[in-house]
Amino acid sequence: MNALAYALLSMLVRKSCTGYELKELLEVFWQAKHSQIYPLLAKLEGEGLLTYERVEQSSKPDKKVYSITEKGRQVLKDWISSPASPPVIRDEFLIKVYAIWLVDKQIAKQMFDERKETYRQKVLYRKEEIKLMEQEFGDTVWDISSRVFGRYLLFKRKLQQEEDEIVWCDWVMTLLDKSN
Amino acid sequence: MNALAYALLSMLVRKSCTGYELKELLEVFWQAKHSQIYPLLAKLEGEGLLTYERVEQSSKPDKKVYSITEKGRQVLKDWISSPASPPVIRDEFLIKVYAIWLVDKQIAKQMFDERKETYRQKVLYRKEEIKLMEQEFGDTVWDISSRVFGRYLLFKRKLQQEEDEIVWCDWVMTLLDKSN
DNA sequence: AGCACCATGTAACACGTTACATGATTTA
DNA sequence: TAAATCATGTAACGTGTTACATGGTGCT
Repeated sequence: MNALAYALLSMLVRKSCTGYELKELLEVFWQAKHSQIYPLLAKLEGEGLLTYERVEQSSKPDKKVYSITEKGRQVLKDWISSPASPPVIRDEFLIKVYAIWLVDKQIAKQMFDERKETYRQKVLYRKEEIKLMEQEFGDTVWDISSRVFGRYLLFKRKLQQEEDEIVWCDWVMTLLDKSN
Repeated sequence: MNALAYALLSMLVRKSCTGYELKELLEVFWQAKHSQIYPLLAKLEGEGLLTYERVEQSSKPDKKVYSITEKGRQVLKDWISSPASPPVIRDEFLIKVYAIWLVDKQIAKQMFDERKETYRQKVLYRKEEIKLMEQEFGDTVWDISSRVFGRYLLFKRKLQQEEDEIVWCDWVMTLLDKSN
């Protein structure tokens, strides 16, 4: 049982999904390619933590809809309150920042400007997602025992992070301007 | 040439280091084990991006002090202004948050409380690091062409992130208290 | 006509972690 | 005397990415 396995369980305990859907839903907190997801779903099914139902579709390929079992739910629940291993952040941009003194000021500026723009886009998109969630689920997003609660907390955290990145970029850019 | 290779170059362009030192210095922006670092240093040396000098020490084991070559410096510089691949964040805690609606409110509270404490410690440590840097290098930390500039920007960003995590934890804990 | 989306899977490879291996000095 | 620090390396294994493979529908 690795972290990705628990990530899948934590998605499926909310609602049954296909591997394809899981890949998209996972994006917020645990990016994985389908080549990693499909075999793992099969493995978890083999261990009795998941079951699946084959659903035939017209004008679309067949799909496997996975659901969590009682055993899977229990395994997940037990894991939640165990200590989490420390987060891993790998951001190439930060390597570049570290060595930024090597490049011209205008290149540095451009780098931070592009970074800011990327995060501005992310913020716009994230705000939209949160708005939709609030519209769809109303006050239940604040309800601890509601299935959307965790997702809501996460989206809020992501938004905060993305906005924070912009603040940092702005701060660095004022520094770059000062010493002109 | 992978990201870790550039991370090593970006450290060595500031000053010559041993593999052992690199491992510690890298911690801020690219965590890696020594088992990954040592072979890679050897490989980069073989490619002419680094050179090393064996230094004998009394009362300590011998060490290899690596330095960047002109070629290595050029390779790094060219890479810096190329587009960075998107950051990868893997945080088990976020998986647990996603499924937090499964556990009792008090367990949830405890989880966020511990998380907050972890980050409170990190903030203290980080502030100390920044203070030391400002004391050691003075105004040069603001100077774009100074070798500490990138490191300073990074430490400031890390501090911001860690403080932000605490803000989020506090927000979530007020939510948990409200619906008592 | 070509691309994007839906949908699932395997194989090869790259990257990262844990364990094995060694060994002196300093600190608690 | 036990643990931490300095110091380097390899081997085995686990995780993650890229590429290979297939195929229909809908949009531009």
